[in-house]
Amino acid sequence: MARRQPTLVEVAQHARVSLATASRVLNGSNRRVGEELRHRVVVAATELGYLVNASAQALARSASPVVGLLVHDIADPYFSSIAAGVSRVAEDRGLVVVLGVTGREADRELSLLSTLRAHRARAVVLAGSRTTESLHTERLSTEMVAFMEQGGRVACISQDRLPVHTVVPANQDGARALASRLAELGHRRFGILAGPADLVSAVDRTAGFLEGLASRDDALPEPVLVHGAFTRDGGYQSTREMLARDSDITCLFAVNDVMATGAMAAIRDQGLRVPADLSVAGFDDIPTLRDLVPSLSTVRLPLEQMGEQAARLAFGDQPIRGTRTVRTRAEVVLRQSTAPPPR
Amino acid sequence: MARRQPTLVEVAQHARVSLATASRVLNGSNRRVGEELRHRVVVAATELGYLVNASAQALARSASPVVGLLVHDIADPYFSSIAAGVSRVAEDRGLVVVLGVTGREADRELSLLSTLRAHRARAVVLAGSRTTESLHTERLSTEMVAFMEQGGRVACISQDRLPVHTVVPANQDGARALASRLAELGHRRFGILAGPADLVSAVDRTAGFLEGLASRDDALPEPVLVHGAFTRDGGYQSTREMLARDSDITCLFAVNDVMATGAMAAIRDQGLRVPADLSVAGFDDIPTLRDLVPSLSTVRLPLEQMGEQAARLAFGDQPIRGTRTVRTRAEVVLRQSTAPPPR
DNA sequence: CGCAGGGCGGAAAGTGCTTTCCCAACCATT
DNA sequence: AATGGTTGGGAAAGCACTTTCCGCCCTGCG
Repeated sequence: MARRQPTLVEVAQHARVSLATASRVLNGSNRRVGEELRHRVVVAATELGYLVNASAQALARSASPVVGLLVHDIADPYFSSIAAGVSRVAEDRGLVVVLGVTGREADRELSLLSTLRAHRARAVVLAGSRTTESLHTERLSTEMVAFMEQGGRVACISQDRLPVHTVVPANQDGARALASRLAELGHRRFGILAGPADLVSAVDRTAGFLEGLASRDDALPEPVLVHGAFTRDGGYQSTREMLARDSDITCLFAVNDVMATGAMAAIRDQGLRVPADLSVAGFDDIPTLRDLVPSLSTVRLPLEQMGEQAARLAFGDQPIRGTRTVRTRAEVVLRQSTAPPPR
Repeated sequence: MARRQPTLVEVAQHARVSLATASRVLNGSNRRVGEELRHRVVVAATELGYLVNASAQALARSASPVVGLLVHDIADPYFSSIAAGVSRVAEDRGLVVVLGVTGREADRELSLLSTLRAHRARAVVLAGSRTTESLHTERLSTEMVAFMEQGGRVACISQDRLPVHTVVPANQDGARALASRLAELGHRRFGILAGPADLVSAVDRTAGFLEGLASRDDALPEPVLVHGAFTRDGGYQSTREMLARDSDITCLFAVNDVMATGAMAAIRDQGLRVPADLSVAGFDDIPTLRDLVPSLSTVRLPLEQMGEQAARLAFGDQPIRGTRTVRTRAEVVLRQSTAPPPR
């Protein structure tokens, strides 16, 4: 069953040339090979069905075409959009993408990074912010430094207080702008589905939103914060909790669209209407969620582009000096899920 | 910057043992090593920060931990759900997942497969059905046979008339069951957003739906078919076309949920209501789309599980004799987007 | 006509690991 | 005490490539 693949030696013998010549013809080199021999080699390779052994090549060249992409959850549309961007850039450059799914577990993240390091991966893109938990950040930092010392390049998506190239969405600014726009609509009492208390982007978005409210001339009442999982169900739960706790709220801000989706479901299940009884806004502008009804007001992040940018930072032809931070614009998109408050 | 990684020889020297012993301690072997030496090696490795070179290991063992996952579009929730399943199984087994995005291009698919072959990948999962175009199927078949002859294992998701293990969703049965249920609701004139005319699963679902209608005692009028892209926008376009062409339709079946989403948008944009004026049903039951309003009637496919099953077929510990076909159940889920026809 | 230099082919030395094979040492039998 | 079997360490032969270095031949120039 498992037939041996022909090797380069065999091709060379078949073509009656040296190993060196065969290598130069088939796998590229800056040295030219005469027409006659070149042709013989190509023919021999085709006849034998030769295909280079990538491991051997990587070893001999001491350079591998592998790059890594680490995401928390590939089924989450946020990450899969980013993955699409990263993968496009990688494939354009003939790189091989290794996908790692961390499940938001610090240990898995470290072990995946170490696997990538064992493969002498060229670069790695880490998507999704990590928690503020410092022990982990430190271990991650160590592992990343090791990776970079071995010549690997790293880019992160989402701020991480890590010493690497980063593509940061304007979490804070976006949330601030959103807050202003919602306040302009007339809302005064806000609820915030703040997500996990230790997740950097959730924290930033919450902070930005609070800032946006605080920066107004009129003093608004303190918003109600509920923490919960960064998922659809987390949004659902948090919303139930929020509604049980305080019913004066007229506008709910969920720190991401997926949570906002859960929120809308929870609100409906309570017999309330969006936006008539309660406005809802999210963050991210996930493409798949653009057809919700009522359509979700949110802050648009160019997810695929962010993936591409991170990829270029990490895979770019010439290494970038220092650590670059690319900030992506975040644009408020008000749709049907937000309206002036009732009454 | 790019510091050389310590090699196993260096570790062995540092621990004053032979290369063989170091290898046995650090990278596993069925031979035991005495406590004393074992300890010396471990200490030396930690001190030097040794990390095995995966390429060298793969070369020496002539076995690589790499498996491939080929999808058409990773941003599509259908594929990202499958990817989550595949990736979970792979990581459980310590395999490294290489993600390839084909963009539905035959050539990319072949070249990705060949890259995987060059890496001597253990196995590959091909997700998403290909077109019925025979030339490509043939070339793909050749490449896959080559892959299998070199000891690689293959599993497909979605029927492909290819000689490999396959996880097939009950496209035809599911669509047939859906058709019956919709007809029972009282619908008589159906429109079908049939997707690309040459895409196997689209064709199967359309065929199943037609069968379901034809199998009834009462003779229903011929459904209206519109072909178009397998995407949200494809669904939107096709629906506009359909509505322009025939306005007697009371129920629209889109061959996947993403198209159904576009359909609902198009219907709304025409000033019609779902399901009051027109019922809509999809296929797949994409998790992210479960919160649409009105909630979408569809046929549920256990996507993550399908990914896991395919992965087990492909990565399973003992090779499977013959080619196994696992059929997954497809369950009709009627929600709010379908109702008895108006009048 | 002599010689420098460019072009091109090949021998061979890596690249970092696994694994076979050999051997020494040690234990338990007869 | 001789024998046989087991255990664990090491030397060295792969694994499939790349690339350096050497040398040949041919060309062109003085």
